Amino acid sequence: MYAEVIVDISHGDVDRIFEYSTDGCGEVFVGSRVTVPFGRYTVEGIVMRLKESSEYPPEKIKKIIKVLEETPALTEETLKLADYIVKSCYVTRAAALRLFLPAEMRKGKVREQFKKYVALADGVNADEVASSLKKSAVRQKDLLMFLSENGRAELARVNETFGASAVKGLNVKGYLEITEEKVFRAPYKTLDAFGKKVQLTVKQQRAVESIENTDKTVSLVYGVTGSGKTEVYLELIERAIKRGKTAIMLVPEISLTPQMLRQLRSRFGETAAILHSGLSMGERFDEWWRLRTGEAKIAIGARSAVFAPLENVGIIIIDEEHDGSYSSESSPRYVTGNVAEYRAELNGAKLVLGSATPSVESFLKAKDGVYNLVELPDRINKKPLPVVDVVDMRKEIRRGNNSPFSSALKEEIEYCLKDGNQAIIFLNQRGYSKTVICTECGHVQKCDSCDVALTYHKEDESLLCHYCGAKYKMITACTECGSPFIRYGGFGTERVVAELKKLFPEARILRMDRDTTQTKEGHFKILSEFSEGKADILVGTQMIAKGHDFPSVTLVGILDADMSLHFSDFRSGERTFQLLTQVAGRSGRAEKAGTVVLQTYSPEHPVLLRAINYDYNGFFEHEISVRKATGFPPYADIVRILVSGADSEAALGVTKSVYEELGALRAERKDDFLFFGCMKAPLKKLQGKFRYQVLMRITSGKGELKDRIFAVSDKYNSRTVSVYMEINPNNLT
DNA sequence: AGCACGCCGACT
DNA sequence: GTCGGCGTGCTC
Repeated sequence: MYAEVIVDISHGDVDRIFEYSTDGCGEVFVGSRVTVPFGRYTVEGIVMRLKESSEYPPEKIKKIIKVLEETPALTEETLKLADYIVKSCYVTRAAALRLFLPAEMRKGKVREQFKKYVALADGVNADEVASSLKKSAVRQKDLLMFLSENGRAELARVNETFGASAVKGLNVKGYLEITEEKVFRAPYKTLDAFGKKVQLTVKQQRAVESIENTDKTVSLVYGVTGSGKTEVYLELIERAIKRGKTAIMLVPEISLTPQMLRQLRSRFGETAAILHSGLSMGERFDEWWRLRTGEAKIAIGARSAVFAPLENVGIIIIDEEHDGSYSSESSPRYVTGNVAEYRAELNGAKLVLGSATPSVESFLKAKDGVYNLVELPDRINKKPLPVVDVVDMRKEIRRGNNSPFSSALKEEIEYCLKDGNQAIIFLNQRGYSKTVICTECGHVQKCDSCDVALTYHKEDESLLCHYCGAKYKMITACTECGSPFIRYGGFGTERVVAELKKLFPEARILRMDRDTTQTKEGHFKILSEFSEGKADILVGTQMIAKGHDFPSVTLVGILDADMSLHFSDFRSGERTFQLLTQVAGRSGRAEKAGTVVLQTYSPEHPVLLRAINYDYNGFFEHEISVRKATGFPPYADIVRILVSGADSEAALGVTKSVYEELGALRAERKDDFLFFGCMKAPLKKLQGKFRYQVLMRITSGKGELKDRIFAVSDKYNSRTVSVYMEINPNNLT
């Protein structure tokens, strides 16, 4: 037999089938991972097809070296999904296939783990053997007695208590039997499973029925924060499992929502497997196999869990569907919702999108009847949403207040602490100060390889580039003029904590941002500490906004509400609205009423005004009319071709060629091009590469036009100058 | 992706 | 004269 193999090399030149003979490699299936000889070395690959004959010259065909796993890692369905990724994301087949495998599985980094057990060998009588041993062999005798009383025991433990030599002594004489068993490294062992199944409200019940009975594949659950969407999800999953199906539950960042884990664990126990980046390699590998073998039937995780190795999927849920983390920032730039919809269709399953602030794309589809719209307008606890107090920071500055806290917020923090409640302070900027500026010459410290200002991190006295990750030592004098007078520009979470400590020396403060959550289960640790009441104030970036439930939090302070509002990005209004609504929702979740203090430099901004009144519909109507009038998604697709290279001139030359060739296409299809331009990328230099772009907006849904644009960009892509196409990128940097 | 092959600048 | 730069081509 012959196997058509895609080798695990993501490069256009080898993005095609290579044929190998299956002679002598044992059992091999479609979807099996194999190693094959390739050129002068060995690579891993995936079997795409098996066939009886080959057109390729027989003397040139090589043999598969090894089949890596007995069970093929990929199924027929995941191969179809991979094909969909190839077509929709314009990536190599190798890159698409990688999405379906845990990273640590490749090049054999992690294998299955086995645990060894000892027991007495068959027919061994402990007393007889013991009496036959020398008097001095006390430990061997003890071990025999122990095993005869307790039966099988873990080898490592036995070695510990009786000594390895005793075990060895008995084993060489054939009195013992040592067996191996596969172990699954289970994450979150410490997680106490509490929370029980609650009776659904009438509205939740109706939501479940509506989702199950609609003839539409996709349902959008639009429910305010605290309306009990999670219970609806859990019920839907339970019903799917009862029907013998499997389920996928996606959350923006699993490591940020331990309570979601708790609920899933308590409801479904070991049936649920968790896939996310916070796990160790071994844990993730084992969880993946539990799903693949059918031992686990529910996959929970961040966006990549949409590729979970499940068969017979009955339901896919995307919680907080508006969240930016659902579109991949790096290649393959898949859109999780689209993949999920396709997967649901392949399986005849339902897809549920849930949010308190749906993306305008989804809400439009729901209004147009493409999606089934399910509304949950009431909070379960019947409490009104917290009142938002808007503070005009321009006035504060005029009054001479240069601290990050307005006097109103300071007061509220004081009350909050006095009452023994907890506060959350939100600022979407990590580090101490956003920039460092020389007071003499005004020079701003920049990254050597990027066109970006460096952020000061006081903790380790460093200057960090938040784009490429480069780390420099903090300066003591300006690198341009040598002046020792340096000013900090802007506030980051580190500095906010420092200021809070000055104002409230007795308060216990926790900080949660990317810098404090680097350790394993770091998010989890900080969040548990805070929810156990071991701190009074939690300062953090947007990772504290996501779906946490802290009953004692009565105050939320939003330090810079318009930080994200003034990006020149068509989605900035939408993102700001979603973020503000979400952060505000952290306040007053239980019996105690909550307050939100929102600080801004543009208190009259329509997005802010609608956010503080929780007016999603007003926001949506406004936003969608703007998108329609100006020709932005969902009414158009933004296509960007990013050209980058170490040689600025060469990159510019390529950009011009691409622009020219696409210009011809544009002349031919004038009606479909709403915008067409060529310019430096907003981030002119990144990781030592100079960046240019050709930017287009085209009528939405023109797949074949995108294919033609891709063909042009791909033609100019080379080793020295990279050219790649992005569709509706999340940020234009 | 790697790695070999092949054609032009500064060195023992 | 060659050593070696990295542009180009190949892998079943």
